[in-house]
Amino acid sequence: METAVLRGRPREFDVDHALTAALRVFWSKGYEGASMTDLTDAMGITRPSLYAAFGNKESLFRKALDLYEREKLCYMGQALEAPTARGVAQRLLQGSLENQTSRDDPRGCLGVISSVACGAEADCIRQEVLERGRIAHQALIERMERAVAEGDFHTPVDAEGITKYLTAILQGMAVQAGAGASREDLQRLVDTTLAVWPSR
Amino acid sequence: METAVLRGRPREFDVDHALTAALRVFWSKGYEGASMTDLTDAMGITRPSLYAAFGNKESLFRKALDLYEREKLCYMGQALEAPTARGVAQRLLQGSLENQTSRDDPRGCLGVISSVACGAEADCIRQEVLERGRIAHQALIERMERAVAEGDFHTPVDAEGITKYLTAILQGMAVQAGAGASREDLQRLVDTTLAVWPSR
DNA sequence: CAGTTTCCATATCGCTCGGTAGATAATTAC
DNA sequence: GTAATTATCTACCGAGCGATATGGAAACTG
Repeated sequence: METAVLRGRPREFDVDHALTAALRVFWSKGYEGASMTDLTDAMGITRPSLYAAFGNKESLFRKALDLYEREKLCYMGQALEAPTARGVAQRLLQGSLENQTSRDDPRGCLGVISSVACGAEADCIRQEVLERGRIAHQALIERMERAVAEGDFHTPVDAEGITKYLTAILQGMAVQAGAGASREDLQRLVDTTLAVWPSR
Repeated sequence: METAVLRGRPREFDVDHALTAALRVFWSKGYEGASMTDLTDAMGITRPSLYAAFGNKESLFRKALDLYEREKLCYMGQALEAPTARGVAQRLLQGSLENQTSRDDPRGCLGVISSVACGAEADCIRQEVLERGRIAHQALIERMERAVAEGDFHTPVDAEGITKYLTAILQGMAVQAGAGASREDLQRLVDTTLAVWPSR
């Protein structure tokens, strides 16, 4: 659906590069905490350029969220392909740890930040983030149902319970990362979780 | 340090009642999400009355935080007195669940909301909340050290690791409660955590 | 009573917010 | 060449933010 030939004055900045910069701002400060001035400064463009290219703040955030899922959360899909429930948990925990302690990225999880730190004004943003979380949650439930059926667990657990449990640990890890926990701290959390994990 | 004799016109509203109302606003919307208009509306007082009685927004928040710890987090101290590590975890999880699903209170944990949802402008608020969290965390570590020494754990874990682990689950529970999880959902999370808990 | 102190209400301050108007610059279409 | 189209710039809008100045009313002391 792209126009075959571009007319008019060409854009002077790279849209993908600018969106990456915007994602970092949202990731650091949350949706409401990120002001348009913060965003334009980081993106290196002026305010009207931003509106022309991305619509408005909400639309920009959604595009940044897409980028975040595409670039930063791809490990989740791979994690579900692990052969055992323990493997799934291990990949999710380790991937989340890598993601949240990468040297160049902000700490914490954009999804957790955006769902917790959203005022009433931006409730549709919050709902959007929660909905995306529900989709991932559902996929994890289904993977755990398979693990239960395959007899992975040596402790009696139900798929929904173990999914909420693992999700809670991942969310708690994001909270601790955002609070400034070191990589060693989070690695200890991962190790402990795997030490008590009730399946092969 | 109270003035022995009150002179001048007495205050027409109840400070504790107003502070309780303010706490509910901060609990629902976070520090920055709560506007002075939100606060004065909920407290039933005018803006100058608020400033005269509580100083400024930051000071009001600290007083609300004190009230929150005193009224809502007292179960934590009691939890540490349980005879076994499992008892500590059980009381913390169940107390947190009750706290976050009470019919009349907002969902989620004020501490988590305030530490995650704080922009750069209110960083001293964030630091204050994190510091209070560190104090509680340290107390839990010491309790777990005792449990390790007393041989509570049948899986090899270290006190700091199991503390970060349990804290993460409590934080994750707060995130899920804030996201709208039902009491039954959270109860399942608690039950699963206790089902895999590695100690007596 | 007078005098003092404090509270409350209105109206406003300076500032930042998200978003935009209008003029100018750079490119393509003809 | 000229017209059309699009991006960019400066400057600005109305609204909401936290916080306050001011003035009058109310309740205390002596």
